[in-house]
Amino acid sequence: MSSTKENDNFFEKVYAVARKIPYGRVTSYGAIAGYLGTRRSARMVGWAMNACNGREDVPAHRVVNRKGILTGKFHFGGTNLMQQLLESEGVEVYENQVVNFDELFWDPSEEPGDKFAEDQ
DNA sequence: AACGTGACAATAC
DNA sequence: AGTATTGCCACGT
Repeated sequence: MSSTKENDNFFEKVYAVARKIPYGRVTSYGAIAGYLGTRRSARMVGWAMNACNGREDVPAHRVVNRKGILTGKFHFGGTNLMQQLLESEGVEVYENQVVNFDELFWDPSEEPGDKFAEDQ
């Protein structure tokens, strides 16, 4: 106990967003960072993911870098587990890179709640 | 307490 | 255009 961390604000936010990533969809670190107000600190998002290594609640495999590359696939056990998970969700992955990343890209700002407008 | 690290991204040249 | 460097901020040692 000691310490007043209660919750890792920053990390919790990252987890919260990552948890909101829809099935079959992917997002980038910068998108999450930007949503948190720290676009330049995309590294921290990845760092937060590092701590998420053990939290099944955080689909880190749906988080890729700006190029749609599975940068942290090595952190999933060093295997293609991350790619397998994405493919299992219908996400095409080729050479550790997400295909149609532009279409599969999901922005936290688009977080549904009352809108279906996709082509707006 | 300080230094180094880190799953990125943007800017500069 | 691609390549190189800096910025960022918190965690780990």
